[in-house]
Amino acid sequence: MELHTVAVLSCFAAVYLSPVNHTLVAPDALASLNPAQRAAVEHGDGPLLILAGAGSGKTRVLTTRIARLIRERGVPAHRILAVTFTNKAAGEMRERIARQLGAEPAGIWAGTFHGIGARMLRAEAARVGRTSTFTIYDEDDTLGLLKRVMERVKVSPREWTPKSVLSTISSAKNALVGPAEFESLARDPLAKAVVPVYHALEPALRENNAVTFDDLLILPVQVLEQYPDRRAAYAGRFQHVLVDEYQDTNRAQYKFVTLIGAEHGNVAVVGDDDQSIYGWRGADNKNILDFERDFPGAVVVRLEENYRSAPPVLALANVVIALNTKRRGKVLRATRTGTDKVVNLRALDERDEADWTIEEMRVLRAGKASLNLRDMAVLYRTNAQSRAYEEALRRAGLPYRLVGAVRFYDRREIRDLMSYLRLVANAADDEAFRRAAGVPKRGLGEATIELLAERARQAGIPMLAAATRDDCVAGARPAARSALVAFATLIARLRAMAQEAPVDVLLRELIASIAFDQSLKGEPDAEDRLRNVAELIAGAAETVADEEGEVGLTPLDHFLQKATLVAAVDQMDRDADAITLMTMHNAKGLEFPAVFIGGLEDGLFPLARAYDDPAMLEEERRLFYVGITRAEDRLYLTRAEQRRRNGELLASRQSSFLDGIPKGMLDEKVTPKARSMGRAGLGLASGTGDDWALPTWSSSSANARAAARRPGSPVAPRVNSAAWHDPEHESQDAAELRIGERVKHRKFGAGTIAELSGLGREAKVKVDFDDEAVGRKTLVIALANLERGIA
DNA sequence: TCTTGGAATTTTTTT
DNA sequence: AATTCCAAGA
Repeated sequence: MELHTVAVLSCFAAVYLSPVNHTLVAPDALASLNPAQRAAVEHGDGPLLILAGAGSGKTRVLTTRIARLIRERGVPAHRILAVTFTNKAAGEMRERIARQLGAEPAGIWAGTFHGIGARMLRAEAARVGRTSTFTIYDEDDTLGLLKRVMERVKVSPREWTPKSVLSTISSAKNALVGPAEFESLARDPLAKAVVPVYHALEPALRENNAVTFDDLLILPVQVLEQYPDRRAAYAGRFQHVLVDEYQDTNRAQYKFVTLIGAEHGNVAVVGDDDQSIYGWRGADNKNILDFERDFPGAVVVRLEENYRSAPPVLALANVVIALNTKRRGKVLRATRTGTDKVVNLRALDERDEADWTIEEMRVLRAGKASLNLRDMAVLYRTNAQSRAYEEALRRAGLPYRLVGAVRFYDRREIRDLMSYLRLVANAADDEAFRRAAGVPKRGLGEATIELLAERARQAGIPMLAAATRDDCVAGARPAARSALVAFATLIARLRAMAQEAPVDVLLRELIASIAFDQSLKGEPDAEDRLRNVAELIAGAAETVADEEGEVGLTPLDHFLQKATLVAAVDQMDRDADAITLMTMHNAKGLEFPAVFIGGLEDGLFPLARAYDDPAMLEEERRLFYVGITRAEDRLYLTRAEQRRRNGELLASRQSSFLDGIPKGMLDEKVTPKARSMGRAGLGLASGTGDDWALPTWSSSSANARAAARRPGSPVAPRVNSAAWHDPEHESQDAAELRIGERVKHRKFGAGTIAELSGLGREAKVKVDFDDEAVGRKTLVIALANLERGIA
């Protein structure tokens, strides 16, 4: 190996002289790599595709490669762009590079697509009709603005839910389809209704000096496409582009990478098509499948040696993913030892499932495995599943950390304070104005706010500016007018302060000015909320102005832009000794010695709707694969025979994902409760043949009601879900029976149909039987053998 | 203007 | 079950 600089020499010297220290100072990074990894690290210029199986050491390859680019090949750190999937991953990457180099990689751009997009937009704001202090709207903010826009363009939020409208616009944006093009493509009723909303939403965002999450991806692309000089500047600057989790990039992200990377052609992407789990938000694993076509001459390196999981875990992972058809195909090879069989547990209900899980965790902790709590994680498909585990853990007195569910910044009291800060930083943010003006109650009600909003619109100014203009508040009650002036004065005072003051000082002043703790004290969870406020202040104190050369921004600007982009996993404290609870989506990239995957039930995992579309089912299976491969030594799959969901008790059978698994691969277990009171004990159908006495996953009454209300208006504009759109399908299955029709069942007698749901062999019906002892039952139509034409 | 209680609604995953 | 929405009353 060649050593070019003194700094490098001394770095190695430190290692060789003090081998004890090797966790602090990098060992000879290259020597400890396998041949494939080394090829990826040493690859010179030109496109590079690293197909990295789960646990194959891709993060190490990436960081070593970057460190080597800087050290061996003299690439200045500021000419490197590294895209990671979370902010936390970016931070860890920085640290690891620093460890290998012995110095911070100063000037490197490392972050998520959204973070990097935001950073670029701050510099290019004027080109997209914003200023550098623009606000990033999260989903709630965007939804608020969207509702108002819908009202203005007369698209009824009753006919089309704002959520479905927003998700349609979001999909369009992620596919880089603008309002005009969207209009020309709009076919179905939902899309047609969205057209005017999409057209009006864009100027509305501009007026608020705001962008959505999606805009953070598409506006930079717009800038790069429309301004050749800007494109030349960025493409020229970034000599090397590296992208992690490439299989989860969508159209906009793909375009971004291509625009910046094409100049030098030094694009290195890492990914695993088997771990593509974000198709629902526009990610296209074709990006990884087609990389060699997009970047001719690409070198492909495959990392198939797994350093993470024990053989039984890997064997299961390989068997599961082999059932997918749309894949490049690879088999992970185990390098570790270990013989603990994967456990498959049947529990009675979600509570039983959680109790058993926690009991097993205690054994792992106390027994010869002697695991720490931080070594164990519960993964699940839906956030709602966390509840049973939380309750069980609290009962057991074990500490846990819940990742996701309610983000810290989503808590009401935090959002209230943040709305003030946002308004201080960006006076045009009317959404922030509306929220802040109402907290605490200061005599500003809907009437005043709407009057002000209308006048502000006419005058073409933000609501905050209008609040102090006589012609804009004429007609409002005198009390309301003075409240508006007082409010505006407060914001002005805070703005002056924000130019210099640290954010925690600003926050304290704000809280004192509006007597925020006072107004919280009357509430039920006052203590929790006050603690959260204290935490917000502490967090603000820790946020130092961003390192590199971004001029003209106040500490507040930095704080706000960071806060909005904080992901759930970013907030997870890896050092705390606590059991981790999170979704499998959030678990991507993480690993634990012991992993429990809960809710392996048909309809829950995979979700019932995934059966509509083979592509969706394959994505669910990839998610299962991701979950399995998080485990190092021990893996548990658990399920419940009955589960409460939205207040309804639902019956379920084992996930179809377990169907194809060879006997003997799993260690089958049953909880005592499930054994004594399980399906047999309750006299319920055992899985085949008979109908279900309990409702099942795909037929909850909420689904049925929603479907009845908006027939033919599917919730999401899915291109591939033929079953939803195909009228033949519906007439075949659903039109047979009607609500209100009388039917007869051989066991339950006569009754009236109350609800219909599901399609095909999954179609179900709820019947109110005449016999009051029987009551309402949900039946699978295909199995229930109902007699029609009853009086 | 603000509170309150009943009704409606809940899409699964997230930056 | 839990949250959010909405209409009526204080």
